[in-house]
Amino acid sequence: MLGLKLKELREAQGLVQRKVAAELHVDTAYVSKVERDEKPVSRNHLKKLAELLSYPEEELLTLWIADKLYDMVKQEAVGLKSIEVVQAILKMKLDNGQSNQPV
Amino acid sequence: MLGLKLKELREAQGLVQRKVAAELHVDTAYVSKVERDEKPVSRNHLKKLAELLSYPEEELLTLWIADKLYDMVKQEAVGLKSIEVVQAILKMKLDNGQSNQPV
DNA sequence: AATATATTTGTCTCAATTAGTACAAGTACA
DNA sequence: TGTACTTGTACTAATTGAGACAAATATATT
Repeated sequence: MLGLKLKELREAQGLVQRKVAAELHVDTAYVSKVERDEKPVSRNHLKKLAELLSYPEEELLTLWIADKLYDMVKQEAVGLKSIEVVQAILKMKLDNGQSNQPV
Repeated sequence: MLGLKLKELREAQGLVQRKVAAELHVDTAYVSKVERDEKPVSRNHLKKLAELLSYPEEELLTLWIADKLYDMVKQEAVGLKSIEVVQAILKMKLDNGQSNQPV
């Protein structure tokens, strides 16, 4: 899903893959794969992409992480349940803010 | 969190780590680390543990995955947001059941 | 206190997987 | 034909997994 977003953003800016590739110092094949979620984006590149595409890095990062999470659960029957467990924990942490008991 | 659960279950059965270790053909140090979430449990072991501890494998698996997800997200500011993105996707998939458009 | 049993900690190793590319060759389309 | 994009394959480096082993600590038991 990050890949698709990157592609949309790139096209919205009227850029061609070759341009993006040049900015990142990689070849266009790599960019192509990234846009099709065939290869992960390195976090370092994420920063440059945010700049180049004038889009908040934080939002790209959200998708970047979401991709990884999704990869992990997509073929799992109990994936959604696991997600909910984690969500509950994170929300708890959010409340208790300061305290830090291990989960 | 899986580790803690395993420990509770083991103790509930009145078993000692040495016993569990023997069943899995590993040493007790390894079991200790697993129970303290210092080492991941292999999925293969999960099956045996479910049997040995008389606990549904599916529930252990849910925690197993949740652990991995949590590891991925715990130090990320946007973790919760990412989780929610994935959750939304999974729920969508659940509805559309059959259809299979890429995300 | 002394000993035994259970658990934890530290460090190491080997194998397997994933990340991060490159390159060459293919397809699509203008 | 060019230009853009995709696909397939390959390679190295870094990370993670799955343990072993030895030594340290706790916790009972005598």
